[in-house]
Amino acid sequence: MIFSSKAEYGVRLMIELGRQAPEHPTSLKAIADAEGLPLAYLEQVVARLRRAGLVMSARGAHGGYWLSRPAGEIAMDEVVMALEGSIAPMECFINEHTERVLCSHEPDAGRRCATKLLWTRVQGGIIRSLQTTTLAELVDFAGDPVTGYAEPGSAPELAVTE
Amino acid sequence: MIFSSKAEYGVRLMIELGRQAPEHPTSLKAIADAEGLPLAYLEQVVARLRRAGLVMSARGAHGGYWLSRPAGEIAMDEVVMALEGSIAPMECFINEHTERVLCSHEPDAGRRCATKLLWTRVQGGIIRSLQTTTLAELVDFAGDPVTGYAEPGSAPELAVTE
DNA sequence: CACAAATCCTACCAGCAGGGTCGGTTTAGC
DNA sequence: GCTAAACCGACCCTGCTGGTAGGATTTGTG
Repeated sequence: MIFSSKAEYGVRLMIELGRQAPEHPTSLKAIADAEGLPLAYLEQVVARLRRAGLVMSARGAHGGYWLSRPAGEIAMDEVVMALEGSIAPMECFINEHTERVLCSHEPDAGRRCATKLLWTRVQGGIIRSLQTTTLAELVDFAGDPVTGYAEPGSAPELAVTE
Repeated sequence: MIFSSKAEYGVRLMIELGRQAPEHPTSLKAIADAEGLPLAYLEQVVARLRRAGLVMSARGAHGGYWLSRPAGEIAMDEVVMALEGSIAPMECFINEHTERVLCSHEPDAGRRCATKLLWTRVQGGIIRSLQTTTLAELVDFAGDPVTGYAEPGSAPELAVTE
């Protein structure tokens, strides 16, 4: 699995916030109920988004969360990065100096690390996909309850089997 | 982390095999020594590659493994797919009917699943990166022990920070 | 034939990250 | 003061990752 449930929950949460008017705080409870997610766990998820500056919050009664920017200005790589911490295809992309044998880059034999080339390309592919998708797109896609047909041009890329 | 160590080890193994003349079997022990990887674990890894038809094997003394096709005809998505089983950004891409709350696609509210759109794009980005890289490229990149400079044009895409 | 080098196969295991839960504290509106 | 919310930190359970162990089988060589 590439992304953990934090990413899934966090993106859903962002979409819910994107559906609301800005500055109108939405409580976590409302989101948890709407999406059927555990409230206590969502707290941890939303904390990451807040620390990353993607959402803002108000405490106390009638408090809640809202997007700190319009959904159209939020690229999904920011969101996923905040939720997952990093987008790393392989361990050595995070811990340069793990004790694991796993990644003996710059090895004694003097050969260049070919797997790093591969994983770097993969990372590029992922980040590009995320960067070119905005939260607003996802909000539009989820859209209003389905009426039977999609708005034209709203789903340019949905070939699952690629 | 996106890929497990099986992918790292398996790709390294394939590169080692790509460096050898075809039909000349290479023993796992030689590869394990060359890469500094545990032999017993490599057995499990290479078994996946064999079952996928990417390598062939000969038992007995002077047995070993070799590529079943020229390295130039092996795209890396095949290799990674064989090693990892699948390339799935999110759990629901594998177990359509897991009991987890995680993925309530086609939900009661009738809204379309926007996260699935996002993960599908990501999956596409990954698979495209892998498909457009052949094993031969990686073998060339690892190349002979570094002499100080790369062959021109051999590393078209190495921007780690992207 | 005996032996050694190799693939092949199955079972087992320890650690740890993922996916939560729980209880409590603080803040703010009514 | 009560209640609804955000906030915080500790804890916990389960399954998967990354191996290890031990053998069985095959095959070239002396």
